[in-house]
Amino acid sequence: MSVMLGKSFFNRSAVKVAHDLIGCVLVRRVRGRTRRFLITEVEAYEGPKDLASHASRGKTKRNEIMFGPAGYIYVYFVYGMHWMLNIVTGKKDYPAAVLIRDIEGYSGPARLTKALSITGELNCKLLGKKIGLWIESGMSISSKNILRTPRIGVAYAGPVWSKKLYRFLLKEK
DNA sequence: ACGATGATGAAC
DNA sequence: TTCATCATCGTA
Repeated sequence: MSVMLGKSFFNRSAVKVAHDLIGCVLVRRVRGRTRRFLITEVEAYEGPKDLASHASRGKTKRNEIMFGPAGYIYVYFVYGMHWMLNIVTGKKDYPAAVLIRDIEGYSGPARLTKALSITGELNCKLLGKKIGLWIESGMSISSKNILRTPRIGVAYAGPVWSKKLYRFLLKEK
């Protein structure tokens, strides 16, 4: 029984949402075709103090959606070629989001967005059927089958924030 | 190990 | 207006 996840799910700390997203299903509908993917890896970007987060230096044009209400999409462009998919979490004015890093069958946040035709057009949109991108509950995963590690590619965030165990991934069998 | 490739934000 | 940097990936 899958249920579309709504605001109540995402309106919590990014760390909790990230943990709970493991095992959920990312759904993409384009040109009349619906595909479903198991979410296997995510990262939390938690609050204004998180030096790894785009929001750590205050609100800008790019990151302002992170300060918005939960359930909105933050898509941004990096390295001159890659799109990254994030879901905004927590209450309005508290900047936080979860980066979807991997889904079953793919590897890496940029390959994921490429495979699902996710680009900047979806930035600042609300998750849902209207835009053809939403998330459904999946199998419940026990915490002991979820691995926690530091986040990837955030060495610039300093000794404290680069080491936070904000990356969650489904343990291999 | 490194280059691709362009937006972003901070400095000047 | 310039410049270093970047929540990455493919090739070597």
